[in-house]
Amino acid sequence: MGGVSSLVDGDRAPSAPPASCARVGRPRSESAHQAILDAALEALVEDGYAGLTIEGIASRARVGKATIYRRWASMPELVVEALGSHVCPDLPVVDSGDVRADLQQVLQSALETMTGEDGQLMAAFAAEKSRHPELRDEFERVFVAERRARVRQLIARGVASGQLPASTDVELLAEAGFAILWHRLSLQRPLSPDLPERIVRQFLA
Amino acid sequence: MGGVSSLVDGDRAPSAPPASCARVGRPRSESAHQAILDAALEALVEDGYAGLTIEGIASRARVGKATIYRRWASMPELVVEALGSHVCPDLPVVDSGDVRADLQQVLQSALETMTGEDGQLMAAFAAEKSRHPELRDEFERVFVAERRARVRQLIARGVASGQLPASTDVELLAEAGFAILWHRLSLQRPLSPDLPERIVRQFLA
Amino acid sequence: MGGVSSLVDGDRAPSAPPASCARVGRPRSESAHQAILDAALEALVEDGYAGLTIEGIASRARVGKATIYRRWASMPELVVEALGSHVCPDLPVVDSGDVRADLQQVLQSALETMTGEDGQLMAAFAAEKSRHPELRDEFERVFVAERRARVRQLIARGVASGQLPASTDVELLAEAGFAILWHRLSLQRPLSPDLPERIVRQFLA
Amino acid sequence: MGGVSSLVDGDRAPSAPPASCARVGRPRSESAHQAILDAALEALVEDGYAGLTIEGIASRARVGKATIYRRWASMPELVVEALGSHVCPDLPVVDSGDVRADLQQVLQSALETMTGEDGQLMAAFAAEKSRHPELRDEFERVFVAERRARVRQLIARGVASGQLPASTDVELLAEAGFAILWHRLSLQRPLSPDLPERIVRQFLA
DNA sequence: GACTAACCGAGACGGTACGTCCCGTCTTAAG
DNA sequence: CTTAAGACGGGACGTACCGTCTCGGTTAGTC
Repeated sequence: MGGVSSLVDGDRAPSAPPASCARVGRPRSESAHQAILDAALEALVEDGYAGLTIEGIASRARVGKATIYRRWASMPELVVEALGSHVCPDLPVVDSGDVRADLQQVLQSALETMTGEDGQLMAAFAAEKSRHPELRDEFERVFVAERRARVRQLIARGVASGQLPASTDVELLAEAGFAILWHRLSLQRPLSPDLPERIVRQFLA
Repeated sequence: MGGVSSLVDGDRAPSAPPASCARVGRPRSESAHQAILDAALEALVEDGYAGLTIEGIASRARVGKATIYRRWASMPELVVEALGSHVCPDLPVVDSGDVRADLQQVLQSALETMTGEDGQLMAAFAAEKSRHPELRDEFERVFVAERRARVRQLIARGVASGQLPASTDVELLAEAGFAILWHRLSLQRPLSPDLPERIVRQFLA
Repeated sequence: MGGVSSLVDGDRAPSAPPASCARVGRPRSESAHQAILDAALEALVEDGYAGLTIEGIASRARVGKATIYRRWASMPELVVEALGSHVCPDLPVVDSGDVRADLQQVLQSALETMTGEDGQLMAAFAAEKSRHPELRDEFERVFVAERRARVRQLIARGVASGQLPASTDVELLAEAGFAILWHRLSLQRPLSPDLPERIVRQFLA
Repeated sequence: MGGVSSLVDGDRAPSAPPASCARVGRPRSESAHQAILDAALEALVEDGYAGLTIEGIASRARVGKATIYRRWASMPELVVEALGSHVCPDLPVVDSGDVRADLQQVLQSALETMTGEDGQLMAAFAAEKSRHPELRDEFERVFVAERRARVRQLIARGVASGQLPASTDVELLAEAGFAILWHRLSLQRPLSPDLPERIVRQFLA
């Protein structure tokens, strides 16, 4: 869905200057834009979301404060775009036919993301998302949506192929694995590497 | 001066006015203490954690700032105690013998807490806990620990009584229900009232 | 490159569009030039010198900032020209033969200028002149020089004709009247209309 | 005049905190106060009035900006007090009986002030006073009032003693000398040392 | 008629200072 | 010794202008 047509005019991209059509005046610097996003991500990882300051990001990016305020109305909006620009790690396409093995592999990759470099980012970010709906949505988009869609599909296939019972609550099962990992991450309880295996064994027996 | 005796026991023990040795001088005002905690909770619900300021709480509680700093070393510590003082709703003791019914009831009560008045508090609070370990622990204690312990016990009994297979991963299963509810809350996806039922049906089939 | 010829005469000579050598390209807009000067004077009267901003003048004149910076190197230079373009009120040529009557008339006209519309301008301007020598000189030229020269001449004639004693300190006497008016204006003490008469009576008795 | 009664409660002194009676809270630091005034005078002499910045003064005085804003609502008010705290040079009490000699001496001392260290201060200051009535008044008080009062008295005595004609316009004559000096200073024309003598000779012949 | 060079408006650029708010500490008089 | 009040030095906020720098689009004079 989504539809291509909605993308014909990308004028609503967060950082589009005003809204008009004819562009006049000096165009916004693409390099400054990127430098700001980079600086923001850098600072986010280093100091956490609460440690972010506009002045800090500006000086890190060697940019005037106004250049930031011109583009984003608030810190969360900036962080949203910074995260959006962050390359989402390509997920390995897994479809071996074995639902359990595939799911375990997806969970494994998610767990690696969480314990790896992006984990800090997710944690720093997560702290804020309950406060800012747009942050939550972006978080969803960047870190969650893709994976959940795949898992849901995976499980649906498992049901179709008879590997899982027809009575399976697809949505719930697809959610469970991530929910547990997220629960552990956000309570900072141990994210032991055998979790994916245990999850698969327990819930897809 | 100062006196050694006053150092026998760390004088800054959070909010422990009547320390070991005999105190002299004006005793700390109990009413101020409570007013601060109330003001903090009030502000927490109204503005979220990020909107809290010591000055705001002080003026809300009609108290000097020093009166706060004298008792707590930092905002999180204050919030921890404010939350701690928040009456944790008594959980109905459920042990009907039917594991599935009991678990569903516990989840039901948890869901009600989340969608009810405390939900806001949990959300506001959760946003911060990843940043402050002591907050996380307190959150755990106030909102999670008791319930999880009971659920774990419940499930263990179910395994013992043969209602659940011996191969059950007790810890994981006890965690799953809350994890899903929490996942929904923190991503602000719909916390539909049939979730407890669906969870029990799917995972304790 | 650049061309030596273009440097023969300082290209930045204040507001000298048609410099020495043959110019090519679009000529500077005369209407923009005038709009800027008008806007500057307008703003000067409205907000005082300290309230002037290049951006404000530019937008008032519906002109780009660069169009201003292309012509003047600094705010004072712009103001100097704005004032210069300001029509200096024609002085009535007075030479009735009666030194006292003539001087009184000149002072009267000066006083009227000061209390009238130009007074604001003088005051706004005067505030700055001690800081910017070129402003001071322009002020001198526009508001003072002509009148002082005439008065000096008047008094010299008076001495020559015997109406004033031969021992008269012409320079000092010519200065005194204006000095008193200026003193009053700049201390904002009352500029009462009988001052010229009193001055003449006291100092040209 | 003035009256002692009006000084019973000096609460209106420019930097009096709010307006109430009972003083509570930490009192304002006298040393910070003085450091700010000193820094302001220093900066005023060094950079001129236009070069003053609150941040600059604050850092020069090693003081937080708020400590300045708490005391003065605006830069001019601060400068007014800084100048007020500046020791006004003691005027030599002159009353030899010879009006001309006395006046010349007063003018001489004024001229010395203007050409000396305080001259810079006066000039820097004068530039601003036409814009800010309170500055003007303070300027008047610090640099002008005392001297003018004495001169007026001097001349009045001269009239009484018959040294000056009974028809003398005391106010005007008292004003003339200073007006000329000020005129010269503010137009930055030469303040030659023989001016007092010339003035006395011309106007008190 | 095409080219060229300087102009035009608009507005973004890296900066600096503004005046406000809050931090966590301190210093008072009053209890 | 605590209390309410509030000043302290510090630092970030978001805004307004500074003087400079691109943009796309005129507007002459010269080839």
